[in-house]
Amino acid sequence: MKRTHYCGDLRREHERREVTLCGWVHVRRDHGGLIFVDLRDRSGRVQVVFDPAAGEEIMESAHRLRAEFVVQVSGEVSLRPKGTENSGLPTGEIEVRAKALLVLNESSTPPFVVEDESDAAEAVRLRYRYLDLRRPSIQRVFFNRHRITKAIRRHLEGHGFIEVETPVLTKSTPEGARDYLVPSRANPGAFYALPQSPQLFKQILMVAGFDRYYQIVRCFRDEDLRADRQPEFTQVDLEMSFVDREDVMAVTEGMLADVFREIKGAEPGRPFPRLSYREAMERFGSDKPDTRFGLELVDAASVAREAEFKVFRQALESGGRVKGLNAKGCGSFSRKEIDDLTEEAKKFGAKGLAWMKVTPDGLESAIVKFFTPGQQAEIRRLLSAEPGDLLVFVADAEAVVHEAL
RNA sequence: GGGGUGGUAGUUCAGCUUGGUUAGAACGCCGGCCUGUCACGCCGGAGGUCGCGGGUUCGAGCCCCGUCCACCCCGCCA
Repeated sequence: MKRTHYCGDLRREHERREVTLCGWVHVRRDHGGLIFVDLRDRSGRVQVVFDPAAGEEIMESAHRLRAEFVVQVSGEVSLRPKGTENSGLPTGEIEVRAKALLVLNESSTPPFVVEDESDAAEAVRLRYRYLDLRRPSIQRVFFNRHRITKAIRRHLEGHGFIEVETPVLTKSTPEGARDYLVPSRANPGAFYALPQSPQLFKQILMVAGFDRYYQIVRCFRDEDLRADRQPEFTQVDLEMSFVDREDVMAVTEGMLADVFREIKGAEPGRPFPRLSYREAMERFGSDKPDTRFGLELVDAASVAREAEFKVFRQALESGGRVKGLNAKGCGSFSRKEIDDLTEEAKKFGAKGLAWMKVTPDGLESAIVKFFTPGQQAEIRRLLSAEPGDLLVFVADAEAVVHEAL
């Protein structure tokens, strides 16, 4: 073996151990006399010290080291001198005193720094993908992904699932998304479709009595991209026979809990909160709500029906809804900021945004005059309004109201 | 398919409002000095087809037209 240890694994218990490391030069700090080199591999990094006492030849080589050179270093692990420990590094208590240095490969100057936070544009990072993939934060993603799929497999294995594979070149199925097509050489003019999702063959397996199976599998959808949407992605597909909804949710909940335990080391609260579609739409206006920060929608129909404000009344009379939400602490928003919010709401089809600032003296807005003192009090009660808050309302068809808010 | 924003040094950006001397900064890079640094420090230096094409002008990084590319959003997508 060309190496005895990984860089990031070294600790004080390795003191006085002779080690050989292989890795990339993360950074060199050349003091003229002493030269420090941080050596990096997939496990992390460790400081290597080149001391003039080690001889002229090795100092000369160390001096020539540059970022991303691939090297093999042998030396002795030693505790750092008092006061020079680096608490920001897992290996910060020790360093490797180099006795031999072999440059395995030199590197031209990289176009961007291989660091956790890269501010290089995505196009540049993709062009030099092999450099981007050296970044510890990126490598962490790959390692985490590995642990996630491992946790999923372990969990499903424990519940009697078997892992299967299904064909990728298949017939097109009439779902919503467009299929990727693959021309067939054997049948000119004919095409295979790639699966939008892997469920095409599940009925066959279920009918055949496999009882429960899963696959971790690629899905392909030929639709336009978004920042968080790729043309191909991976799905966990699982199927169970002779079960009801609760059984399916119990298995997936346990599976997700296992994943969180593996990745975060934390036990999520169980059972997971469950929302019906109706409830999710009513409370959050979305079927995939982010429940972390409140901002729940409040039905203001009871007030809107009585009030003089025509916009609200008409929305209700034509079968629409009037809902609002409380933007806590946003009462200081300027007219411009509120106008921007209105513009945002209009993007989603709303005709406008009704708003009221909550002050110690009551509600403040161009439209408060349409509401009696009693109605104003009711609004504040419904939305749990406190001074400093900003209340916003949308009156429109239900779908528009939910989208906009 | 539609809209928005952007493209200037290796990288990230400023300069464009109001056209005018030699296009700047930071980081990176190169050379020198430096024996406890870890954002090392100090001194010096190199580095530019201002995406591309055309136009306006005495003069264009800056204004106009076209074009290419990238990112974001809408449509679309379970």
